Amino acid sequence: MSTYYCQSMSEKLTRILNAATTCIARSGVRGMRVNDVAAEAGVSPGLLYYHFTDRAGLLAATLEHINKQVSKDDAVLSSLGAEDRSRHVRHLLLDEIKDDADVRRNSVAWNELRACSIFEQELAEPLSRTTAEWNIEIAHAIVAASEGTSEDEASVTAEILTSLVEGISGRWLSGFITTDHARHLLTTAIDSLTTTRPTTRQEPAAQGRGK
Amino acid sequence: MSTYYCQSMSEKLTRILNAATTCIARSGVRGMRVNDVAAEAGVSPGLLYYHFTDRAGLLAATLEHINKQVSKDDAVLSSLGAEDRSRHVRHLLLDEIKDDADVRRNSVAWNELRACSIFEQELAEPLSRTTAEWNIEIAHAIVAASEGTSEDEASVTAEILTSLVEGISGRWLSGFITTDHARHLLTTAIDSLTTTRPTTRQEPAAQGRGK
DNA sequence: CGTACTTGACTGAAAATTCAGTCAGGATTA
DNA sequence: TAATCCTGACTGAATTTTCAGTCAAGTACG
Repeated sequence: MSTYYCQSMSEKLTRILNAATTCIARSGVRGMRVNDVAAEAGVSPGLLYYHFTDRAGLLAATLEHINKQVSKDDAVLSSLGAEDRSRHVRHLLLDEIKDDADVRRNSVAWNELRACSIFEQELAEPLSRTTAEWNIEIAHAIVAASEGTSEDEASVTAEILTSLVEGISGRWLSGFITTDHARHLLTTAIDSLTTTRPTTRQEPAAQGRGK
Repeated sequence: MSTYYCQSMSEKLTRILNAATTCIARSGVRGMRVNDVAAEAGVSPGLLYYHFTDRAGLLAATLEHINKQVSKDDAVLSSLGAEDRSRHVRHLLLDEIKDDADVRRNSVAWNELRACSIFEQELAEPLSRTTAEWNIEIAHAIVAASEGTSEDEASVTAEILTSLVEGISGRWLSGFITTDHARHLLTTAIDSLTTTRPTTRQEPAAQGRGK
């Protein structure tokens, strides 16, 4: 019902994009069947070709849609106390792994897209952009949390942590480890990697990593 | 010539399994075409169905084959000096990411299998077994390298590191980061995670940790 | 009326799977 | 020894299945 075509996005469009995301989460990018998406969205297959010219178009639109979902979680980091800032990094990362249908759905889709991008480089570009943004976000949070950390160091740490989230997510999603265990591993790693980064005492004979 | 069926594995069987691995590395599990595997192996499509009942059977056998390839890299850790032991962990992990056709091929195939196991749980079981073995191997190496580390701690660290390898591999394989950068990230993380963690040993009030 | 939107049966190409048949070489018999 | 039968790995053309993509025919709204 209703027709706001030009305006934002008709309800059916949204339904289709959500259906596609669900299908991708259910059986992967390569397992996504156009007919299944149509059925899931409760529309006819032809409609998908009317709006998105072909399967690739639907996929591209869905990718963008997922990207938007994922990156809209950007949080406001200003107006946080020192204690909170330290916890900010942790929350930002831990939020990617929890027992929440939407989080899991997006995570599966994201995981799939990354796996597919190895074989189809047209997927790689938007993906790498979003990944880079994520890294920057985390790096900022790290700098904000501990003042002794340089931008470069924070950047490397952020890359490590976001990669780790993806690695742990893989095992979590395939049911090899529980949500709690995944979060435990992540927490441990965050603690270890974000404290005493540079030449802070600790081992005396530390190799001079300060760069 | 000759018929050693019972013995080890006929040459054609091996050829088929290797061909399948190559095809998977080239275009993914879902992109693997039975006819392409046959062509790659230089046999007829029918032979694949003669040996493995169907596509799924071929896939399962190939998974096992890849698993074997991957886990046969188990190294001997005895007879290493203290210095070498410390380096052992590093090598064990860094060997997963390097500019070598075979390493990359196996890595791509492994990555694919992990991604697919999210959707097809029959793939998950052998995969999780191999992953567990890998964790144990790394955990042993960690314990051997630093005596103050408990089994439990080493186990957690190993899980973090192997997850990290998988996460970094994903970005490396899709061309988002270079081999050198991937190795740099991994090295940094290993150093940070394997140098005496404060928590257990009662280091004299060394915990300047924010928390 | 016309324009935007929607349908679902249909098409064709690509891929999986089948199957009737070939062939090499090992056993059995005389 | 040789003639015969058997077995089972192997072939590749034929068949079946699966899907992305098309299209003629609506519906609803202005």
